[in-house]
Amino acid sequence: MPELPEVETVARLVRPGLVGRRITGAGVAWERSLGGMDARTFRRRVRGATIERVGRRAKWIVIDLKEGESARGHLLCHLRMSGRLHVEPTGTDMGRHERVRIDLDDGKSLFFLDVRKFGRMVFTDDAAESFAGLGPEPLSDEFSSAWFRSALKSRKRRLKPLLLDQTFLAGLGNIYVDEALHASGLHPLRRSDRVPGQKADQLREEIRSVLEEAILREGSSFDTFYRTPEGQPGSYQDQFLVYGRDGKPCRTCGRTLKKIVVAQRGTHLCTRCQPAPRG
DNA sequence: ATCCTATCCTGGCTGC
DNA sequence: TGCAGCCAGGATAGGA
Repeated sequence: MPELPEVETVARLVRPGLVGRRITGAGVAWERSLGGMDARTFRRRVRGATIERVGRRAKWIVIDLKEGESARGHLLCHLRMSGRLHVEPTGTDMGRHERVRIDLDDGKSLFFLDVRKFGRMVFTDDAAESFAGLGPEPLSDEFSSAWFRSALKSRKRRLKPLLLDQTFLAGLGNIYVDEALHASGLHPLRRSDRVPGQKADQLREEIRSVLEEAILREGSSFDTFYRTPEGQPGSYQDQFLVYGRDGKPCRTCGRTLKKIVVAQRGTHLCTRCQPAPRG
């Protein structure tokens, strides 16, 4: 499912086709994808704007709009589980999962496709307000050793749900949390305040290296959902140590990997490399 | 403060 | 072959 590396990949690949283009119109096939705004208002707000920048914040793709020299709001796109972005010639039949279409002045359109309809393409005037509750970016300087040590200490939550919490740290999802916890030898049920400082440092480093490596490999694809805007699968799934490998041998110690449920999420681990907390 | 459950959705899978 | 039922998954709301 799209997490930080997949979203970063999508942002990078759609960027060249979007930056500098003027929006000539928009089509809305599924209004709830707009996150509460009606289709008429949405079209009015984006039409005529020029795309100034395409970036990412957490799992959001951020498209900054301007008109002349003044800001003209932002398009925020969240792929959730099954969302995709494609830039194709206007008029291309993208099938029945097309939800929102943004028409550009070069004869192409940005298509937002989403099988499960959980994703969003939202217009906002104030991006800062929209992102106010998010935790730090794991690949930024803000995610420092000192910050992470003290942030873990100040909570009494189990590691897995804490790392999935976007208000704590923004961008991780089920896959990369399982991978990072395994790589650092930490059980998903360990309480955050009981993780020693050195172990916290190790977890921080593994979170970063897992994400960086996944970005290099354009994310992970193991079902039909995640594809790059060019229609290609990522390749980080070949590097998985635990995710989706339950029943197979641990690549480190050989023990059969397990799958348990933590915080209503399928959770993959090695019970030898990641010893269970007491109690 | 933290946890748990339901909700949003569809397609793919299982079992009969 | 058809069909019912279940499941995954990110985020959030509301209740315990």
